[in-house]
Amino acid sequence: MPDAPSRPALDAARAQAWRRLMFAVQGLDEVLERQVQRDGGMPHAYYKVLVVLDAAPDGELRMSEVCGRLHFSPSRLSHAVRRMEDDGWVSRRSDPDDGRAFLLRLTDEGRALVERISPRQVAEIRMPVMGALDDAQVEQLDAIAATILDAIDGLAADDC
Amino acid sequence: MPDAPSRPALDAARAQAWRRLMFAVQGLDEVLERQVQRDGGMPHAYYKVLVVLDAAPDGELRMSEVCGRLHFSPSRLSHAVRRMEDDGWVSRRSDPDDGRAFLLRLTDEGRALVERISPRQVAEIRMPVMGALDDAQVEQLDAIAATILDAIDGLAADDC
DNA sequence: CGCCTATACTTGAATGCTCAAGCACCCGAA
DNA sequence: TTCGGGTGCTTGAGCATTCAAGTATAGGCG
Repeated sequence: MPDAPSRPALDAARAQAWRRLMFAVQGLDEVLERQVQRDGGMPHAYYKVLVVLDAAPDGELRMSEVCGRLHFSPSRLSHAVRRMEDDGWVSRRSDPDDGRAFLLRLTDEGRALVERISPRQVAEIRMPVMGALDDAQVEQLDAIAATILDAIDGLAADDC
Repeated sequence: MPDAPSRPALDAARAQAWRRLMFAVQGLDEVLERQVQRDGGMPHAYYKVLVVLDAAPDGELRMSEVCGRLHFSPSRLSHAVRRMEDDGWVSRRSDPDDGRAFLLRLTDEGRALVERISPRQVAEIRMPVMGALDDAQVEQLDAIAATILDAIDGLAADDC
């Protein structure tokens, strides 16, 4: 090995791309947060819960299942569900097969809310953003994001 | 049936890439948050303030300047600075040229903290992530992120 | 059966962020 | 010069998230 730098460094191209990626990440977060707050009066994180419920085949999911899909802590979801139940977007019943678990389901109002927010999100954010990329870039992005995801959960494994 | 959908939709490739991008974004956030919390005992957002101060040529920046660079609200920064001043990472003096403004500066401890956190972030996150991409992908990512950023602040302009 | 650990979720306190007000200062125009 | 609007920052209240406990059920193993 030629030399072992005491601190590993990124080459210029990678440093540059990382910086831009960070900006893009922050920008996307901001814009999504704002849209959901404006159209739904709730944080983006809450909307994600509604979306996974909407996508569930039986229309019902265990809380722990939702936690897993969204990388939420049980506590976070618990607080969120209390709020969303109060607001009437979600209902909760205890799982007949497991006394510890609860099943979440969208109320009719909840489903209506998703159907109000979702198309706007597509029209105002996803379309403009993804539409700005050409077909080749879309493929590239897909591959890059997949690679990043692999690298990341490699990291998560290292922590333990 | 080839009808004109009343709601604009994304083609499958773009929908797929968007989904993966969202996952990657969330994953990156989580991993950065965890690292800074672990190594610095503070939220990643606070660390960003330290970083921009560290990078400032004179070692000093106006709060409004920091707000601008990080897209922070004045309120958010104000709360953050109070905490970081209490913790001894940052000092604040009023701008001699403008009685309304304050100048922020890293304390020696603050600088030391950045120098403790930063190389770990490179070693544990940026290197593994960016290193997983080949040179072509790095260029592609840079271009894609730039395009996304353009699309996003096109959106911000629309809002007003 | 009776324990023992693991799993599913809840709760309350502490922290960070947002939002709406408010204060202090700058600056241009009358 | 003083008035008025704009800028820079602070404050306090309310919401979201985290963290550390705590409760309750499930499921295995003696």
